[in-house]
Amino acid sequence: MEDLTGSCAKPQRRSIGAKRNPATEEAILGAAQEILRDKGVKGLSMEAVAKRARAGKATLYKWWPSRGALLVAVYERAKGEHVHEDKGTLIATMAAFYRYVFDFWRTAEGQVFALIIAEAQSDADVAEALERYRKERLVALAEVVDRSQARGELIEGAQAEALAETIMAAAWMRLITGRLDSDPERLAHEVLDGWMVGNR
Amino acid sequence: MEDLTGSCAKPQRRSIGAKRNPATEEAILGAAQEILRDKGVKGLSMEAVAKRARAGKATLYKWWPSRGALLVAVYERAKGEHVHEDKGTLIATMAAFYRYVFDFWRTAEGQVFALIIAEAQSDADVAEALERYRKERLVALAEVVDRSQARGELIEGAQAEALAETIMAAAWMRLITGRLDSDPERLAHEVLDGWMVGNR
Amino acid sequence: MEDLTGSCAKPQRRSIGAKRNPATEEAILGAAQEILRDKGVKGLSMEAVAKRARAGKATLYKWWPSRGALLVAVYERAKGEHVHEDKGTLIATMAAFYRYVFDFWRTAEGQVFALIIAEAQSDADVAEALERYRKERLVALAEVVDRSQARGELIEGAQAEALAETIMAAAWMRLITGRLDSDPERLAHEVLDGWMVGNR
Amino acid sequence: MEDLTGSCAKPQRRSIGAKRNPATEEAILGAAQEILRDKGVKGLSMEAVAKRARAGKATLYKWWPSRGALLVAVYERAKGEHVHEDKGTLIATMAAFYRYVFDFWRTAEGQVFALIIAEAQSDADVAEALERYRKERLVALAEVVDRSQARGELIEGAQAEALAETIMAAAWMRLITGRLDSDPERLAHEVLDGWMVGNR
DNA sequence: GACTAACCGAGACGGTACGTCTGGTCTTAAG
DNA sequence: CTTAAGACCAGACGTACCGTCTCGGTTAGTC
Repeated sequence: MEDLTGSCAKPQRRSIGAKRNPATEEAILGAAQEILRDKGVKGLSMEAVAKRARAGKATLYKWWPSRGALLVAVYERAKGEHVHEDKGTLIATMAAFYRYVFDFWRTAEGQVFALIIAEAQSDADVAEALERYRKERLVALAEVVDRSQARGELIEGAQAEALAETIMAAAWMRLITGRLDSDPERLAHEVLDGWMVGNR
Repeated sequence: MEDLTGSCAKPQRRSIGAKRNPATEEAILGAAQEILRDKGVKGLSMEAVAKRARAGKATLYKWWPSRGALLVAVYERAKGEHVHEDKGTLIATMAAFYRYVFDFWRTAEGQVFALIIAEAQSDADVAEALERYRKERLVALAEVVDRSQARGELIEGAQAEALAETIMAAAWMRLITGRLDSDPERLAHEVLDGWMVGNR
Repeated sequence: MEDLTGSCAKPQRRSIGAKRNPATEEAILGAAQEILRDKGVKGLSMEAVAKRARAGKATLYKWWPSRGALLVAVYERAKGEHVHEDKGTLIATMAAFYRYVFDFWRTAEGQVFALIIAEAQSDADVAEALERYRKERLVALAEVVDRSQARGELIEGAQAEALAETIMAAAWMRLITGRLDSDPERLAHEVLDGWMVGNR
Repeated sequence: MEDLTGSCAKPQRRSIGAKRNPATEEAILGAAQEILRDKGVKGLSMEAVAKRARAGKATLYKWWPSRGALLVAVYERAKGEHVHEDKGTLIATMAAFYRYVFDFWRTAEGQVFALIIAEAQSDADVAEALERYRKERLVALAEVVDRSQARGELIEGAQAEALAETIMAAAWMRLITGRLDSDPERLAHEVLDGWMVGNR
């Protein structure tokens, strides 16, 4: 038994005048997500997305001028805004963070992030979007580190932003080398122990 | 008289019997490198390499079954084996390391490494090769950290291999986010200061 | 401030109420003619005409339901009503006729006629319009032949309408095979000599 | 009832080395002919032909660089080489000729010729091919006229080639204006009577 | 010395996806 | 109801690579 048209009935969308139709955007991103789940990231071509969304290819290229741009949009739609829940200590908070992102990156939607990093290496627009995203997340991470520093957990020389980037780099490293099964708790220790007060 | 096909005269190579012709390998990798320099990484297709090397496509696929495999070969050929020169302190040694790799990654050949990381996200063979390479470099880095630890530079809780991976992650992070102009010295401090004895 | 879209300022046209706006028709046909002159017949798409005329595509399709219909309209607007000036003999009159149409068909507007013939091969509406036009011109031509026959120039068996069609066919043949540089005088002789009294 | 794959099983064709595979050419032209019969000339897109022939689009474009080129090939394959059978008089011979071509032009393959004329109006290559074809047929026709002239059927001033072109023009005129139901006999008379000895 | 096996250049082949273009239909907002 | 504007679906266009295949020719080793 086979479903040639996709996962659900696709009512025809029409123009709603000389302005962007949100239903179209929704249908396209939805179709992209479905393809991700069904065929994996290799099947995610502009062609396939257009076909499944019953959208014209020109419409796709109008709003997302490249595969990279579409990837970014799909990722932004899928990722929940992770709020760093304070677990009392920085180590515990970061361990929870690692656990959360590793789990997410393992999902079909999360795998898109690795793709975005890949695409960024040869597509300047994606690189820019990725850099914007990195900075945004860096700020959120640095705040957590800041709070920890205020609590007196960290040694004197620690700089919140630099430390945040080190934390982030460790996670991204695991992602791009396919080691998302690393132990989050242990990783948090390996990255942070040196900076905690009380380790001499 | 002029040579339209490349940078140098390409004498026809023939079979040298029932064994691999080293001249062919040389010609192919050389052609790949030339294309990298001339057209950049986007122009590095199997098709283009075969044409430039005056090699049959089947020959390429015989020895390097995918674009990724070829990329890896090109990278391995181009990279010098970096020996970590001991600068007296770990910080200084690592600063020199960062400076070296950042400089290399900015060259045409070095850019291939970013490509390999990209390719690894969707090509299992490349991922495996990358992982092998990572481990190999990790060992070399860990040795340097070990020596530093033996000298008593590091605090008690430091684990050489874990620290080495953190050091490496920081570098790769700068690569994939296009920030190879970061200051190596400062980066070394940001990554290592917490682990050095004497910072409380 | 400059006008990127065409050769002259295009004041915005608005609806003039519940009736056809002649300014719009004028603007559209004018734009089509401009495109013909600037880009040639290949550039004459509905899209391009709408853009240049600053008209909505819906407006175009409302009044000219297909590319063919627009072509016909453009041609009808451009062609002058050729009046067959009597040169004394049928041969001379027809030579003048050939000269006139060959000259016209060579102009940008005249080239549209070849396009119409082309379009007629696959668009029934255009075919019909072309047939209407052919009959209309045939009548005009037949009249000239009739007058010649009345003067006693033609042999007994000549039928005005049939001869007119032969005359016309010779012209169209030169058009569709791209030989508008044929000598009109000579062509008139080649087509008509057999039918003239005094050639035995 | 519907046939999704075409009219017959299509065995996969492979390369036969670094040279053109005649089976591929055959399959492509055959597919084109099938489409003509099934969908008519409007359905004859490069895309459709490639799909039906199970051929890559690149293969099509390699050997027939444009739709026009393919049309010409299909026509040349379909048309039998018409031999002008001598019916005793030129009128009768030409009447038979008209009957033959009108009948052929009405078939699915014959309709291609009208398409070629259409395409020639905007594709220089097709125009050239068409002109070549016209000249070739003109020679054949002129020979018939020549023989008639040798028999003394024609008046003194008749030029074989010019008359042949008039004969041809009359036929093409009926084709492009969609009047292939014209009476061949009558047409032959209308075109030729003036040139026959004995009509004064 | 003939034979075989693998190598090599060449390039045709079936495919997939690309990014662009045009054709026609539709809706909106303004008049 | 008309108009300008332009979003939208649809699908053909011609191009670029992919990875597979066959060919014809070469060379080195085996019988």
